[in-house]
Amino acid sequence: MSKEQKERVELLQGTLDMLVLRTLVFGAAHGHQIAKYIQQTSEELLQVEHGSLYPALHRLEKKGLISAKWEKAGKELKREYKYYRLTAAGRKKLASEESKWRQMTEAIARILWPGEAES
Amino acid sequence: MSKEQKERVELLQGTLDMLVLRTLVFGAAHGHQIAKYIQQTSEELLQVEHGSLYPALHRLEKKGLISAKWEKAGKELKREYKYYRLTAAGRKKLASEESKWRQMTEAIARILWPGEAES
DNA sequence: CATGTTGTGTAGACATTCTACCCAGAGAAC
DNA sequence: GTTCTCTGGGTAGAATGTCTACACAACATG
Repeated sequence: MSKEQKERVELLQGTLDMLVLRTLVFGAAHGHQIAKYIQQTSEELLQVEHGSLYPALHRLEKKGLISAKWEKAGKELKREYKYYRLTAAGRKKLASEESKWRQMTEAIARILWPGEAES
Repeated sequence: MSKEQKERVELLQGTLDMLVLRTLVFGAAHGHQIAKYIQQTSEELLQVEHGSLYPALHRLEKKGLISAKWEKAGKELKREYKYYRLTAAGRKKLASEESKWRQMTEAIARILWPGEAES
């Protein structure tokens, strides 16, 4: 009982952009790589659907937070992938999103678990 | 620099129901009391708008997670307020939401701050 | 009795995620 | 050299839940 089962969980609205930006801190990546990274790093808890990912990437690009470029890659440069990179604005945005996230989750934690001391 | 300003923040979608349920653990309350409690406990970071709160309460009631009853209260029982209470199902739901929230935020934390050890 | 405050409510805009499709390129199978 | 599968990128439309902006009734105060 009380299995604490690790099922997939729907993404909280607004978190995807932040996760994408964070993933790109390590360098350029294309869509599939970003999705895979998020899934693996979250230990398969967070699933990033195509239907959420690509609109998010286009959103972020339009806002100037990331830049996109088709580039050949793979062995012998056989195929083109759309690589995304953080812009300076994206880096700034990420920092503020992270800070907001921290505040937000701490505020919610105060409500959920009023007794617990902050670490 | 890096002001860490405490501005109001929009609620993350899906969190309001959980916060309402948690508030009712202390006993019955009406809408305004719930909103006030959340705002105060979050140190004014989380604002609960009427337009979000009442639909949320109706949602929760329809799902059988809370029950509603108009009751007279105040000095000399002058006025009726709509008091909400947790149901057994609501308590169960709250527990599972809390556990899901913990998993979720830990998963996101792993992505945002990969280096940090879990406390 | 006019006005302000409190408490409850709805309507419609908006943002973001989801499911469910579609398509193109590359490699393997046949 | 077609066909099949896998990978990578994409869109359309539904669902969800928040927001802003109204509306209104009960009560208190002047």
